[in-house]
Amino acid sequence: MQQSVVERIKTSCTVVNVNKDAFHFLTDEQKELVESRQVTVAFKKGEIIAKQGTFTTHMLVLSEGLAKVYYEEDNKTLILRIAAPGSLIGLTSLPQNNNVFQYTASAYINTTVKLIELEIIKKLALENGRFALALIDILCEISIQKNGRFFCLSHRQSYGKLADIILCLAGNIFKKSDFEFALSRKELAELSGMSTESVIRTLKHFQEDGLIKITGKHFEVIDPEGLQKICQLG
Amino acid sequence: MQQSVVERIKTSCTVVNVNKDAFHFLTDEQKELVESRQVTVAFKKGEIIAKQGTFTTHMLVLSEGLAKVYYEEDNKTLILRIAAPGSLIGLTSLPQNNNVFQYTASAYINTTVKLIELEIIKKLALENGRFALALIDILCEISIQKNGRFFCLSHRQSYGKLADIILCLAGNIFKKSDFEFALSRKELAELSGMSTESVIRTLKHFQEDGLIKITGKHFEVIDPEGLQKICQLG
DNA sequence: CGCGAGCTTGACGTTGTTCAACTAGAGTGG
DNA sequence: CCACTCTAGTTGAACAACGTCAAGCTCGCG
Repeated sequence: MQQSVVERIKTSCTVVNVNKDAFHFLTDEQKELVESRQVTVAFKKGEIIAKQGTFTTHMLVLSEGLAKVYYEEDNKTLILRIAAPGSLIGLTSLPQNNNVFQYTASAYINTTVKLIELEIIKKLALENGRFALALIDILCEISIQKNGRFFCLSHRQSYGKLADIILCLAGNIFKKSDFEFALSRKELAELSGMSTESVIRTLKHFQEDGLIKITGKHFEVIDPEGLQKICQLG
Repeated sequence: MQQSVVERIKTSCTVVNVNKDAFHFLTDEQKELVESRQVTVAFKKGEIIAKQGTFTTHMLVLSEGLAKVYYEEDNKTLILRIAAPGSLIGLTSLPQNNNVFQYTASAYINTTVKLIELEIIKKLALENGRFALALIDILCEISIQKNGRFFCLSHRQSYGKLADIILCLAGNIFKKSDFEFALSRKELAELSGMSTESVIRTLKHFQEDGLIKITGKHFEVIDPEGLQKICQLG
């Protein structure tokens, strides 16, 4: 299948992690163990799925929806990534000594997650080397993506940051150059690490330059290459 | 042993990763395999140990010295962490599809590293679940620390960032409140994501407020609690 | 003694945040 | 069906934080 332009453009600031399916490496018996013990929970838009600092015995797999994964400190928040279907949340609570959520996750839209006991994950990783390696792969992937996002937020200025986020949303999350926009300006601001007002001004500027088009809740990327150029410059 | 004040203070921006020793979980036979195949290389101050983007078949274990691990893009750099003895460098190159260094590492001071084939690591992770889990632990640890550093650099302002870095150097790297300072102002600036001039001005300010004392190359943290208060505020 | 790298200082400009006011649209209740 | 309110979005002006630039300084070393 032909990929669209927005899907081919590489954004450094990518915010969603395309997790490979680690469970694929389990034997039928092991899969059954996971399935027999897992619980599915549905969350409404805005609800908190996992709260940083709370004890946990489970890890989450996002099966439907979209969640915001963020770090909190001193009443400020930093969005770490957007979890899309297939994303694991709470893998970092696996080590013995920190069975505490290391970040908060909340639902951007209605989402459902499956809860799997960390002990089971640990047991399976011990038994099944391929599964363990797949988890390692996922962690590496997240780490690499985080470096890119980290770089983007700390070294680019507002135009570049916002352009990058827009490309990422179009390319990695909605996978279309035009889409109904679920996020508020405030959430977009949080995501790109700038103030709401700056986001608005910058979006306006992008529109005047014919890079994007916003009509009500409809969002359209018109010139992805132009946006990418802005990323690299600023 | 009693920990000093600087060692007890928690910095969010911690920049060094205290890796547990994953190799400890190997059987004698497996240890022997690693040791028989590993190569030790010494690097001089300033030399590049691993270059982002180059193909690699090996992972590195830093055995002596101190290295700067950083991400490069568009001629700008972002320091990800400081690797101290015991740190693994290049674990993120383990997944099949990216056998490329994901970041650059260079020696702050003379340092020696051991090279271990990624294939051997992979083989051992497959065979030995405890080893695989230990690698997972390390990756989680790095991830958690990176969140803290990410937050610090993007949400604090200059005083807070620099205060945090100073506490981290004292507490995690030199493990003393006074030490001979190996880094130049420029390197300190890179580390805290600010300009050299701002670092100088801020250091001066800290001195005037009696928080630190700098005499030539000698660096002393006088009021760690004061520095920590600055982190939290700004 | 003189050179150069790293360090320091001051002046200035840019960027982006903050604050305050205003607008538009959606939902609510009389 | 119309005020009424509430939230999200928008705009402008003032301000603060930092980076940049340019110049001068210091110290180690040939």
